[in-house]
Amino acid sequence: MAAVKKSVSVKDVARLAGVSEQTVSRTVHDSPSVRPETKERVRAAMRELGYRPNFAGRSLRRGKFKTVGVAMFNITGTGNLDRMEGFTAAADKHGYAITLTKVDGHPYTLESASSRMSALPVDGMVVIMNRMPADFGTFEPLPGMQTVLVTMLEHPLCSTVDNDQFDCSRQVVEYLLGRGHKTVHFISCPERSLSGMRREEGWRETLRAHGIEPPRLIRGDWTAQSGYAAGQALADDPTCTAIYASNDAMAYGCIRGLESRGKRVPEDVSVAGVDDSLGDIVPDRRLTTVRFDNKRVGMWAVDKIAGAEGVEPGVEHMLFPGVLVEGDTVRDWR
Amino acid sequence: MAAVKKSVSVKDVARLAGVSEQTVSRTVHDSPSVRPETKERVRAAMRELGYRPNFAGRSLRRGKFKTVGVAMFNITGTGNLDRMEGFTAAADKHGYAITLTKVDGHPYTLESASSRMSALPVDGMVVIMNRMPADFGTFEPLPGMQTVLVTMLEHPLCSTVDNDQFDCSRQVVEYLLGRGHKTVHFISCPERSLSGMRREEGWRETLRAHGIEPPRLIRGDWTAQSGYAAGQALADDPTCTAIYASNDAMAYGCIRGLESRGKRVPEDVSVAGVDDSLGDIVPDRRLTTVRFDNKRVGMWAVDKIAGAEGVEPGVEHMLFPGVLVEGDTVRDWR
DNA sequence: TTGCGCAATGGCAACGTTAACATTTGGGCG
DNA sequence: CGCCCAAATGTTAACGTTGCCATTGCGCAA
Repeated sequence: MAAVKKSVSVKDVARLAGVSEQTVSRTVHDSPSVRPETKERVRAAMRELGYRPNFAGRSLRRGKFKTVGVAMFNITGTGNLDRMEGFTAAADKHGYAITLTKVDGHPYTLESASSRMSALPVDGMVVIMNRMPADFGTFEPLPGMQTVLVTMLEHPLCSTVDNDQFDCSRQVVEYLLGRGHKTVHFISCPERSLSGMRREEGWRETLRAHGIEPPRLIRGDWTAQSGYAAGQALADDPTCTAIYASNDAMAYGCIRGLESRGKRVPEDVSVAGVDDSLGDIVPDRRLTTVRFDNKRVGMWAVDKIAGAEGVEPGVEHMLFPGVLVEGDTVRDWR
Repeated sequence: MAAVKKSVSVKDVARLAGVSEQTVSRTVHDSPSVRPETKERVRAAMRELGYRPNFAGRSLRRGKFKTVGVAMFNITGTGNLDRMEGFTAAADKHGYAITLTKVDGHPYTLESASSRMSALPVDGMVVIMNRMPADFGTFEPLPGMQTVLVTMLEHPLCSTVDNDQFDCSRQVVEYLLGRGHKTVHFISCPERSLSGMRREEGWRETLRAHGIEPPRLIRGDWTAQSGYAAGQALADDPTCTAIYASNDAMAYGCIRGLESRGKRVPEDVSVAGVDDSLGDIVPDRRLTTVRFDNKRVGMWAVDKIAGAEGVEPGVEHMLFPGVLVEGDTVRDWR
């Protein structure tokens, strides 16, 4: 084993190649004003010494990091993997890297995410919001640090992007009404979930828009067990022919709950969920659900930052609609 | 809007506070050799100017980034969220950040992950391996860049860490044999999956260790549908009283497949899976499965790098055993 | 022959931070 | 009253890179 070498700098390469540091730098950036043979000599020296450009020196000089920070309050949230896929895809496209940080949610504020990021080598940041931060109204992004929030709430100073949960409910409810149902029952979620609450609004308002007074909802907790209980409860309600659950796990649980009480799906009751999360996990016939493109959401967020390269940013709000996936759990009642 | 300010440096703070740059630096690091009242004055200046220490300058000076890079060939893989939770948790503990990169899997080599990372501001790197890289045997980590592989294969030059998939199978098979079964059938997975193949070995060798010749396995593809088909096929085999599937989705599908052929679980056949991934998704009685602590795996990997702080690293290999979770899908046959 | 222009390369400075060393100040003690 | 020591603060230089400008060498036109 050789002793641990100090890191190799342009200076070392320059010395070995017998050129100036500047020529090494130009070679690294493949400048046309270096003679091909000189370039080759420099490259040989780089190979021999194992030269790797130093990120810190470069960033210091350039004043840019080519990196986007991602702050999450909760790493293991639904859709985070797909969003992450989107973050990295967009970052790659622009030659950026992604720096990931978990933010302690006590208190649950944008300020804590922001100050966490401020010490890191990032040019901009993305915050994934699941709940309502205490300082949402008053938060100001750090000067010079473009900030994108992944949320449906519009912020006056930060761009935002998310799936359109309101429209998701509209699609599902109108689809079910279109199939001949007189009303749609709803299995909700814990009240602190922003997206869940927005789905709830969408369900309620779409029904009203069709002149239907929304029936009493059943509050679930995202788990199949709570869906199962809801299904059992709704099985005894003769007015209930269509059920919309705020996620697929509850929808699936609901189906099994209905079946446990002798109801058949979709013959007696139609059931729809949201997320398209059960794809390969459940062997049953395909659930009617809404598919979101979280990867696209992630890409949009990072594009907004990495694609701006010095352009005056400008606040923008983007909602991507989901796609309704017809499954075998809804039949035609007309 | 004010014009975009140039970033604020220690120099600006020093001028405003009427002290030297060094005193500002010392204040930032809360050195005891600065008078409290001076500190307060400096801090006031920092607040007024909105000073944030510059990461590049700091790293350049220190020669360290306090950052660990994570390279993934496939972001949306099972367990990645939990691993990521572990990465960030360990990084936090040491005051490190995580930089995430997707590596193109063509070709699928450690070299491509390594060279991707070499240009980023990281002190060490973690590679998540799902398949066998073409250059596994010949790969050498970059000098000065400690590299940890998340895999069960031991590497001569890199530390490795993963769940113990062999032991996982041992636990399941011995549990089932202990419940009185004469043999255990196995639903496998695609052959390129390293962890899946190791589970297969574990199943086979554990049976042999008990003097049992392993029955013919059924190759699945991770999906519940393939498990369903396997269940149907095995339903007609009278010797089959215990089935071990290489993941929970296939196990669940298998149960439904058996049921579709009139077999009852666990009365007629016992079924076990791996992953503990169906927790809240399926309302049925609890599947017998093995739970892995991917967060711990992630923490170990980052600890190995961030916890070493200049210590001569040393190659180490770590396997964490899973925990068998008894469910209602196995009955006692004794 | 001289001068001009272009291609190729070199020298210098600065980005922001902090380790190492230097200096000043004030207090205690002989 | 002078000396010494410790606490508090200041000065300098260097980390690696690259933009800007200067310099060199060469071919070609006047």
